[in-house]
Amino acid sequence: MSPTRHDRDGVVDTALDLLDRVGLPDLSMRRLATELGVQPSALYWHFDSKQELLAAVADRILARIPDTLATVEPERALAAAQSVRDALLTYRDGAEVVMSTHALGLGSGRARDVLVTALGAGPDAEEGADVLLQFILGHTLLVQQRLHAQSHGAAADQGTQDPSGSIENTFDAGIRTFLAGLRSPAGGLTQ
Amino acid sequence: MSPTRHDRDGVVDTALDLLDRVGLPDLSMRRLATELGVQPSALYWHFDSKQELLAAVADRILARIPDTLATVEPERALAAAQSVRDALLTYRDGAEVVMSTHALGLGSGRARDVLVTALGAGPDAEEGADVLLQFILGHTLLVQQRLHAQSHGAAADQGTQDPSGSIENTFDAGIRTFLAGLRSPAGGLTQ
DNA sequence: ACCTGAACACCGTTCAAGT
DNA sequence: ACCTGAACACCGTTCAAGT
Repeated sequence: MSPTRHDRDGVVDTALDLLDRVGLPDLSMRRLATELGVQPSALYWHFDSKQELLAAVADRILARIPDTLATVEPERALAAAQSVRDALLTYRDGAEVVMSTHALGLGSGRARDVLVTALGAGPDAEEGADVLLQFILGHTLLVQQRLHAQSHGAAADQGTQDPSGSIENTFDAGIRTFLAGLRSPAGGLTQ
Repeated sequence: MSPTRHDRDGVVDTALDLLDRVGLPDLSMRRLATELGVQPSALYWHFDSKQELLAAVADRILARIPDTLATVEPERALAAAQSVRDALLTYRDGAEVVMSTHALGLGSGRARDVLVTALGAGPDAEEGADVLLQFILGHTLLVQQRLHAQSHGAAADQGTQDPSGSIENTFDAGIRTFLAGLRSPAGGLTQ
């Protein structure tokens, strides 16, 4: 009757669950180890570093993006952007985990791939996907950090311009405006 | 002959300098204290928390944005976006410091103010500034974390799609495309 | 007004050794 | 194949006390 033993996937399962319950700042290797009933050093048999663990977590978050979008243009690009954002919003601090993983060139790159596909085969697709992803990550990061601030007793709440979570409403408008610019005569990325 | 004594501004001076030399992950209260020739606890006479210190650092970074832009539309909005990005790029990890400060509703909000002004007095100005700021922060965060990865011996460099720093090139194109969408018949934020 | 000294409750990571 | 035990070099923050 050996005590708790785990594989990579099992560790990531628990990491995702812990992330959602306590947030990224409290997702430490030591706390994760405690959650698994194991010594902290045991985690380094499964992963070379915390960063590598977080990359695996990021991939799981992005795995929630559906890979086929039934919609046709021009709504397909918006639907793709929304599906990426929705995946990030599914777990607490999901945007931050995915952003740092993406920046380091780790992880699957699934978010970008879905956006490239949704934008079609045009020459602007790659660059357009990069721009969209930068906006999606920036937007969602702000939304999720705002959530984190509200729960920890928001100090100076006057800086937050308008009532209710109206930042969320800027998402569709932002994506739509960018897409309109892509198609406008004065617009396009490679002019 | 009393040993080193400081005021708030002097501490922020050193914090900015240290940030630029070692990056945000290594900007600890303890290291900053050592740099100042002082005990860590001394910093808590000047600031209630590390977060408050970082808010003061963020304000100094944003103070580099010129408050009057001589340019007229339609180039004024682009110039404003560039001036915000340039301020963030002036210090290592500037985008991350400003993003977390902005998300918590701390700091001056100067970046957003400049963008609102540059977009004119229209009803879309506030919402447009929010969208622009989300893109600018997302873009610059990615650029700066990429820089940080390169210096620390980039592990999996295949994930980084194209050679040279071509992400930087997406900035102007992204801003221009969004602005074109704002003015296009199919575009505008409040449709 | 500004700082020290000591403590509390934490971090990520390494490495020999165990089963 | 997977984990323990112990150590190393760190964190942010508090609080009584000093000058």
